[in-house]
Amino acid sequence: MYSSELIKGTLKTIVLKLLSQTNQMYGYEITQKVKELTSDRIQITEGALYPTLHALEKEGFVTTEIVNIGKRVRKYYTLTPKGKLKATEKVNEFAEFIDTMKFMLDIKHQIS
Amino acid sequence: MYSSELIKGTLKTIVLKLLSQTNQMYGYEITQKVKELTSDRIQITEGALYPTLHALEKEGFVTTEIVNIGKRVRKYYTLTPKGKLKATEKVNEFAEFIDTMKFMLDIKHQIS
DNA sequence: AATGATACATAATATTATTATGCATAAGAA
DNA sequence: TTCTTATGCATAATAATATTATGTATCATT
Repeated sequence: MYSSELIKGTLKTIVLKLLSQTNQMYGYEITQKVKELTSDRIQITEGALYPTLHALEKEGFVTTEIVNIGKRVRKYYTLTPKGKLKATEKVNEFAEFIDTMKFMLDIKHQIS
Repeated sequence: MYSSELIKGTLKTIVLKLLSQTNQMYGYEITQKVKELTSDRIQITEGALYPTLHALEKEGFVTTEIVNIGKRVRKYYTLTPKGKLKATEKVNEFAEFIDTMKFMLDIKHQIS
């Protein structure tokens, strides 16, 4: 697990990117996907995720659809066209940020 | 300029790394060095920097020395041995975090 | 004389996360 | 069958960390 402050500010980027890859996801699914993709190194807490999803909806980056699974409820999130643009934007910005930080922190290149 | 939320959580790492490279720096010098190293892409605000420096001192990662330059005052910060370890730790952690994020966000390798 | 740069610092506010709590269904273990 | 864990949503209290604004003061340049 990374010290929590590193993850700060990247949550929106992560969520937007995942949605852009999978078309449609629900909150809990996002937390599990991030756990899986990062081998448990990044854990998204619900208290951070749900407010973020609500904010993305309010900003018009996602639309929601509520689906009943048996007696349980899932809220699916789908990117809007505006949200797709935003996803690309945020990922590109983060990629540049990484390069800047690697330079400043003198982090050497690794094959990846 | 990067959207501010990206920088969040990296300030301590940046400061510790710069101090580990330069032995001794004062606050204003740090802001200028970061501006210079990042070609103005990262701007450290004083309201963020000074509390961080004070925190580092409180935690025993830096010691301070006040130097008079004419009638003006500079407060120089120097890493303690504990601070040097911490600097390495933080940079390594950030490097790993970058790799994890690159994988998750599907950011392709660039020569750097 | 005024402006911008240098140099420190803190207070008010905003943002974003953690932690705790709450509700409810479903599945599996004891 | 009862208890625990997992699934699934959500919000409130709190904490951490940053922005923005303000304050003080010196020094150099226009």
